[in-house]
Amino acid sequence: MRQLPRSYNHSEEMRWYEMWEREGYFRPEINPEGRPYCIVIPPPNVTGSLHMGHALNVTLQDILIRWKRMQGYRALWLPGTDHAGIATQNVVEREIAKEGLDRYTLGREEFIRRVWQWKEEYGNRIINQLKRIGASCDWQRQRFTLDEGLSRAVREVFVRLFEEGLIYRDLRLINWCPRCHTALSDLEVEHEEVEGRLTFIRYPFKDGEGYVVVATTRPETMLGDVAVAVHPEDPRYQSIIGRVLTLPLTEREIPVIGDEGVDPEFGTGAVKVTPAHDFSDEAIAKRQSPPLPFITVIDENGRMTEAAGKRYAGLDRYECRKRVVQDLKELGLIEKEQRYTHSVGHCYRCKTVIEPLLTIQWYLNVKGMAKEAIRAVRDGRIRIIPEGWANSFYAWMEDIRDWCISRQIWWGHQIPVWYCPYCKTPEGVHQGDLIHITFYRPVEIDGEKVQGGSYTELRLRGIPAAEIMKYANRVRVDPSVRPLCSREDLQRCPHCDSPELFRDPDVLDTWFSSALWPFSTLGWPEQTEDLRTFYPTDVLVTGFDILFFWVARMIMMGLKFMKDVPFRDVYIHALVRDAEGQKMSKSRGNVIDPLVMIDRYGTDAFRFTLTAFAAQGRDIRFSEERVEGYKNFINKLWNASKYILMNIKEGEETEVLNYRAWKESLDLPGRWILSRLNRTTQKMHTALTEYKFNEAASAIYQFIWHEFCDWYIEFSKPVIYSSKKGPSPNKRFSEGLRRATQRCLLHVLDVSLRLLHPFMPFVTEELWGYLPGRRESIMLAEYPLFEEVDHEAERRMSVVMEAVGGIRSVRGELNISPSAPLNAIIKPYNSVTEEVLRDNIEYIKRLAHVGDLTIDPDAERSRGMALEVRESLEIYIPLEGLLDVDTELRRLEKDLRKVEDTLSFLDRKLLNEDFIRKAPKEVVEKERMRYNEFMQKKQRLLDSINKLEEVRGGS
RNA sequence: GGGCGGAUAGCUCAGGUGGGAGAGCGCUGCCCUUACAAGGCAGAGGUCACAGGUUCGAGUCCUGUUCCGCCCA
Repeated sequence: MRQLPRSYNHSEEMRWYEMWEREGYFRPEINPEGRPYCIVIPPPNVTGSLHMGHALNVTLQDILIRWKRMQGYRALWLPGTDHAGIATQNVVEREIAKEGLDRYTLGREEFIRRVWQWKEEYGNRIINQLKRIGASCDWQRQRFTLDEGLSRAVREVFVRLFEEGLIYRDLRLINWCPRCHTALSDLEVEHEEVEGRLTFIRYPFKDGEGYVVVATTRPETMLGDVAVAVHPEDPRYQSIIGRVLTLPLTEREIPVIGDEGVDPEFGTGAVKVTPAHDFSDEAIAKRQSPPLPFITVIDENGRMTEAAGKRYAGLDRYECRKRVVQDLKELGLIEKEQRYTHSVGHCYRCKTVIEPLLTIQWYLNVKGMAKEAIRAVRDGRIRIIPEGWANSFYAWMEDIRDWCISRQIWWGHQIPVWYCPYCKTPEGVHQGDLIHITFYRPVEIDGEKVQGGSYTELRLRGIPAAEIMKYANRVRVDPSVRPLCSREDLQRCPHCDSPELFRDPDVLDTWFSSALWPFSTLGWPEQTEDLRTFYPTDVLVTGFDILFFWVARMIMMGLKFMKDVPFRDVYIHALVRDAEGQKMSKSRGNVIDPLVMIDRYGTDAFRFTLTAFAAQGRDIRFSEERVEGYKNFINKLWNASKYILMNIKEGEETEVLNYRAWKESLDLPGRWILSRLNRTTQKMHTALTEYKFNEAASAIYQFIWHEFCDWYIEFSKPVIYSSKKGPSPNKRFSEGLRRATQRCLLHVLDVSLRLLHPFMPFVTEELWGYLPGRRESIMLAEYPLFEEVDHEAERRMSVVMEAVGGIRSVRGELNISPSAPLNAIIKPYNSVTEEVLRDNIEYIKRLAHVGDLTIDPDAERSRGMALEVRESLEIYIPLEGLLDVDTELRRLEKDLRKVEDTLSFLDRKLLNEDFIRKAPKEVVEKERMRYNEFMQKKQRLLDSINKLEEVRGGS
């Protein structure tokens, strides 16, 4: 028979992976007749590298897909990456900065070429890392959010939404990242508690004495103040509404206004109003009639504008804050400053504090789609697991705001909208006059430096259209300019036939393309075979952090464009934290690299650890010790396999494994392990169906180690070795039983490996290859099915285990070495127990290391015997001079105390008339029986203790 | 401020629909018994955060409190 190497070598895992991929096992075509089952991967960021979150996410999906594939489904796990607009652009900009370049010097086209180049070179890193985890994705179907097909899908969706009027442009306050130079959606802003300062500033009245004190965390924005607002019912301030203040540091006169939105509790109850730099102030400004003006004092770089006044223009906003406070102090206008903790928005990519800015952006009206999405979840077409998350989903969807989809970067899907500078607006204005461009650096024309200007102006100065595009940094297209949206790139204006069009420079939010992922990756807008077969997909596995970013948007887009949900189930898994429960982050320095874990312990052990930790609704505290523990489990499995394989006799390995035939020849332990195996199969099935990954993992672990290895393999040894030459060959076991047992061992190993394969793909594949018979790959083997539980075998086996356990317990507690010879007498309490004991006497002797074993229902304990009382039997062990009376007494008294505790508990219960009257009959009956059993046990223990005490007293 | 989750053995965590609590690691003792010392056998260890309530009976259901974490504003 083939000999297994001494131990499992996990460094060869990838050999199996390459074989699987080469043979096409990851493709759904491997099961052409099966029902479709499909998962689309949450596309990792191309710039990304594998972290714990990916590792968990991918492991769970791989378990599901391998499980379904083994069940015969036409299983497709569709992989890919997303282009991560801002992140990728940042990476490449840093890259070219090393060459002293920036994107403007390269120009848009060249820059994008460089990003593609970067993507070709490094974009596969994360994909290769996914392979190390064992991810059985169909790599031939791999997609990228910016590939040709997905770009077509994005274009189609944009145009259709535009035509329906759901996509529009608007001038309003948005979240702006002064470092990434782009707008961000509400979701891309992370709010964080920050220790700041609340500054109280005096705003003097224009006429007469006195002032109003306002409190602010951002003193620099006062330069853009247009009013001070108070609550209209605030008795402190009612009388001053309508009066005029002189805004310090500027010459501006601003009114005191009343607004319901002001919180009288905050600060002094009077708040400064800066509509151009604060969202709630914007709301106040818009509520006034006429609306208050917007004065932008901070620009796209976070620097103060001309409107902030000469003294401050050009200063960074934080520099300006210091100077403003200093200046006010000198004027005696600072009342006080106090420490103040408040929530500040940060860019989720670069953590820069965001600046609310007044800009024109593209928005998607999502209200209608959100309603549909809510309905889909409410009526169960989509299940969110664990369901607790459904509430968050509803809450967010119910007051969803329109989605800002434009980004002022270059890497992404450029918005398919053109403007004609030569057409006129309905008011008769040349549109070219309404397109305003700022160059990234001055362009020299006839020795004159031009900073920018209107499109018309720039053209008239002789700058070619292509140059304008090339040097454009900021572009502001007035909302009155008519957008021309098209599926095909426009060459000419459809209205005036001008060949010179100006394309909107913005690109779409990356999540816009991710939202189409479940159908765009399957070929939409073409009606492909894959789309027909695999949409809707079956389950989406993801972390809760992108429930809104991504999941919600996929549901909206799926319902809108496919008229059906994108997936039936959403399984939301935990966040992986460090052992102290802290979120892993580079700045904390507590990041555990999955690849390091894999190198150290192997993929299987690592995957199993993540799975065992993945209880629903709970975060994972990762601990390396657990990985080590599961590595030991692999070793255990390996050695058990080694034992089983090395005992196959010459010629037996090719025999057909006819389950029915040998099953009939098995004795009790064999029937028992088959029953336990079936229970495990059933547990695994239930757990996986309910996405209870940790329960599945623990079921197979428990079975393999503590039932198969600890018990059955030990039971098999006397049988397997019975015909071998050895110290004490045991002739009581027949050759027929030996063969049946050997087959049973192989069968249980085979089934266990298959059950375990989705969790530990590599070691199971390797061991599977050693099993007799021709086998291609465990990946293609059938996932085990539940058959039946043998209750009788389980009942009888528990008697045998009681006998073995009882003897071992005496040995252990009296510290008798396992090698010391021992005899035992077992007294069964009834005839069935007696029969079972007699049938299995050889097993008991062997497993309990007993020489002579007597089964005698009339046995009585005599002097020098240790006693052990169990449920169905009691055990006497003659110890001759070995028995230390005091030790034995202590042992029995300990047991007695436990019995008495239980008895007093049961006694109280049974004396309670309410319990007898009201509790179900079965429960009362059960407790009565337990009471009687424990009373007997107590009596036996007492007898023994008394005898022992006599002995002690007499000696 | 609103919402969600957690508090169970020294540590990390399991515990459908109420009937005296389990695992892994760690700890203690005895063992290299021909698969495995990365192991075997036997043990010790818990007021189930706190206070009320419902119930014959609460880790489990209800109310409140404390502490911790997360999401949203």
